[in-house]
Amino acid sequence: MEAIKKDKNQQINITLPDGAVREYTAGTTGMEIAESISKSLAKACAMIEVDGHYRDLSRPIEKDASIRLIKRDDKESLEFIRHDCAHVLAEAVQELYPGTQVTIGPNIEDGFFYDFARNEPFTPEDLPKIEAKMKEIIARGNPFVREVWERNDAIDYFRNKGENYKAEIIEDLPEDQTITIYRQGDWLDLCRGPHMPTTKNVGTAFKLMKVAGAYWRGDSNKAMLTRIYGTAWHTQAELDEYLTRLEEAEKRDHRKLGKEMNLFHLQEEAQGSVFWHPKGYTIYNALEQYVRRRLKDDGYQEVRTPQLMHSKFWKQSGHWQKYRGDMFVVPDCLQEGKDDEDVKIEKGADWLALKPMNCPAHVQIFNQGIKSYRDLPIRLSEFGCCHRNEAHGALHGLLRLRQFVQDDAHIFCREDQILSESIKFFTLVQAMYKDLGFNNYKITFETRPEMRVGSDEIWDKAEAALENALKEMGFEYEVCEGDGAFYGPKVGFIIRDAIGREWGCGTLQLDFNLPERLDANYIGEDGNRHRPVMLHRAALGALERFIGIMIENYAGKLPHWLAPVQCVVAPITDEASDYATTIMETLKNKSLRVETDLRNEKINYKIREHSVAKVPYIFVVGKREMEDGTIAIRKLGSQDQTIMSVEDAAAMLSESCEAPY
RNA sequence: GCUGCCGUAGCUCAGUGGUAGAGCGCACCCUUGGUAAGGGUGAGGCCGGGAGUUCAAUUCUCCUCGGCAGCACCA
Repeated sequence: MEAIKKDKNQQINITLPDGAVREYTAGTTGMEIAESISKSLAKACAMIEVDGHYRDLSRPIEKDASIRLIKRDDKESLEFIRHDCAHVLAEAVQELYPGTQVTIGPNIEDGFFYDFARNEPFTPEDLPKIEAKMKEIIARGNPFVREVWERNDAIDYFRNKGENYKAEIIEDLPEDQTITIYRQGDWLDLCRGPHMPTTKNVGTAFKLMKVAGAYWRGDSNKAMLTRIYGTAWHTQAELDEYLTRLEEAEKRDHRKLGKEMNLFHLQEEAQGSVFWHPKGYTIYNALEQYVRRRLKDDGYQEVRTPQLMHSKFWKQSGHWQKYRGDMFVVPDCLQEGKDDEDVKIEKGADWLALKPMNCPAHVQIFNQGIKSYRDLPIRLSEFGCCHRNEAHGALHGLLRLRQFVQDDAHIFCREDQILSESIKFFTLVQAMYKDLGFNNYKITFETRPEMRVGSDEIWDKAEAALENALKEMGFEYEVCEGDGAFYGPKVGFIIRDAIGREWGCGTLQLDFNLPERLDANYIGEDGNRHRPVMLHRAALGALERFIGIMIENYAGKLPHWLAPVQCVVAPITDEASDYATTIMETLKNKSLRVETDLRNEKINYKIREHSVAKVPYIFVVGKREMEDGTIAIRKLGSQDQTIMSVEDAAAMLSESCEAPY
């Protein structure tokens, strides 16, 4: 136990945020300071910041310090509310389910979780019971009491209690680490703290969200624990807002919208591969053609390389050794037999693999003929279909597939061109994201990992060139030390969508490894052979994935140039059907995607249906329009109607549906 | 791949130890209606697959496949 002694003779100076300095006896607690200022402040206080560090209000302050009192209502106390809530959750679980071991319970975005070890996992039905118990514990309002324990005492205590995970955590803590325990009533937990004064401060604006499995220490070879996710907020209003946000996100789910809008489907016979329906494939094509225009104008040459290649090729590239298990491999022989069991594969048959990526094939194209330094940079792009045998549990709609197409390209250049090529690519990505409506993205710079190829000298140069390019662009970026690929440093573009979720999309990766392995070279100015540097790059990543993100970002209301149907011409009575058809033909001749709706339905019905289908424009025509040669235009999301001549309407629609590039 | 939950009509979902229901959609008929659902009639299901318990299984049990959530993975 930490001795708390107040030395009556020693005074300390406490500086408040406004600069005022007050004198207190050494050993005065944060709470006592708050009380000395005002009773109501003390009541509202949740935490104290002492010289820039959060501390429990109950801890004595021994020397001069600058402090700041933090109220429960302050924004920054949310993290304490959540963490305290996790402790309450753990206590509730152990009260209700004796024998359950506690492990860890950190905060995460929008909430917290706690991992438990229990023979029988929790089910969603357990959550209301646990919540009720939590409310009880919060109502008890037991103070959080901090205690400092001897390391071995702590290990013994938890071991004896059967809390083997906690004991293991303490054993793994550095020798000089102070072991602190937080007690709330009869229950206690190992915790670094700090905590708010009592469990009552957690409040009631919390909710347990879901249960799930999670590996101990995030290691799939270790035991699977059961994790309970929860969320907690300052007020019920904030909690409600959060829950509404989740509902909104659910409505935007691209799998749901994809079905509703008849864009694509997935089925079990082709797990992880998309069946694009006509409407969905219209989006896909429009996007691909946009990228194609962009790349062509940026000096890329499009190529197409084989789908199936021999294993020796993948062995040479190094993929076989590293990714054999994740590749789709087929024997290169005629297979005897009709049923699965009968199929005989010729012994010693060669193996072919479906390509998991395009890069080694691009090196083959580069390697044809002799390249001069004057030929560089060479930029080869390919909308190549790649297959990766992703784990079943990883598959997720369009966002994680086994078969996908990236807007992939590889740039072969000299070392002295890395900077300019990087800048060129960054400029392109920036322009493309702007075109596609993503103005909110973050950039990561990932540096050399421990396991890597290439000399430190090359890494120094490569990292410097990439980072310089980022700086020249004026980008703000987050440095992720050691996260780079084994073959070179990486830059990642992570898009933030309309509801704040993040998706890794674009990437630029320097590669010193593959040109070496596949013996790519060019003749330099000096007449000698040199290794080109290879830049792997994608702006959107997998097109399928990007479309999924766009659907969610736009909640299905895609930019007009991508909308599968840009306009529906809907007659009010069948008297106007011919007129509607004529208009459709006129618009189709302008390469617009237009349909008519000649069904025997009321105009209300048609409006509703096409609005729900998120068609950007409905051109309504009745007797009046037919006589005047006009159209009544209704734009998606608006109740108004605008009357225009057919000519003006066609011009308006053309302009509105024009691609950004 | 791991843990948990789920699998009933084209879609969304209800339901029962005695072989099944709703709404939407679809087909046909009536209706020709001016900006977010007009009315009627009808068709449509091996209750994911296999095995077991039972006189009887869509319902209970086990296995398997698939979906979902999370974890792990993501060249």
